[in-house]
Amino acid sequence: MRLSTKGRYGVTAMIHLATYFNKGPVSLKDIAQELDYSEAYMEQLFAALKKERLVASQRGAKGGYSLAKDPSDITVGEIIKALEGPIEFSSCVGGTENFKCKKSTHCVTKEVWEQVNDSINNVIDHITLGDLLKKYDTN
Amino acid sequence: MRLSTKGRYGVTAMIHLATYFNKGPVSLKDIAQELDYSEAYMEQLFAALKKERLVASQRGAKGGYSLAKDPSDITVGEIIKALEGPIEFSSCVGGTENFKCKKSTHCVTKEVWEQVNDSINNVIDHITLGDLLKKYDTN
DNA sequence: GGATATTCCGAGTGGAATAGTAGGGATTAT
DNA sequence: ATAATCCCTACTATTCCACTCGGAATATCC
Repeated sequence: MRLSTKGRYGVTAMIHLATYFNKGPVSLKDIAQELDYSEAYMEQLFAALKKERLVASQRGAKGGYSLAKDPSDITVGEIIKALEGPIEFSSCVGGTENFKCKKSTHCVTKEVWEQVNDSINNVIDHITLGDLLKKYDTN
Repeated sequence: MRLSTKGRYGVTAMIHLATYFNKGPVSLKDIAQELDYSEAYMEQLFAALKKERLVASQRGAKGGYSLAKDPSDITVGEIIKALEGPIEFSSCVGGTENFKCKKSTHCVTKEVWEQVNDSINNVIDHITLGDLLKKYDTN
């Protein structure tokens, strides 16, 4: 039960990008080198981040990626969900799965999973890159 | 990003067992049939639950499993952790991994993961089988 | 004491997901 | 033109998940 590397890499890379906010685009090559990630793999992550309009891209020489918004307007939750899809600690939530609830045991557990999901979302949706930058600067 | 079936099956099965508390052991066969899970797979789960002393076993004919404690003394968190190991939304928590933190970016993210882990644990460690049984009964 | 019901144990397996690679095409600054 | 960069699709190796399988040990019942 853990986040995949996408979420971790993504958040870390976005913090890195945030430190260059309003200083022009940063190339994937630079990001990958700085954080010691695979550049080709990062391409995939940034494609997803761009799709959700969290980053903007500049093609060609001297191009790269930059934050699409102010760091304080981007939450960790948005980044994670862009890369990994919605947070679901367990299923039988949201009604997508056709579960047998004949004994209602399942429905009792459903409440548990919902509480967990809510608490996770409550944390990650309220931490912005701006918050993290502050801590970063004071280190 | 979700719990595996072990956690789900385990919690559901334990609620089922709780409804038979103090009524003698229930065989895996019965549990598996009732909940429509694979019996052989459940064996593995119950081995782990027994190891953590959440259930007690009775071998031989008329044997089976029973809760090792009062339902109100068993939390959902204990069950999940017995089956899936500790909750780690992301790593770089607990210091087991030797991460490069030269830019301190990683350490900023570490706080995020810790907050998420804490919030998950806070939910699942405070819901007992007893709590769930009450809801189950009033349905 | 033999048939039967059960837990216990270790190993194996097929499929899905993860974590990348690889190769080329499109765009832009210089 | 050239070099740097993003863009896109497909491929691959490894790991993890959700089981299955075969048998041994133990207890009950007749």
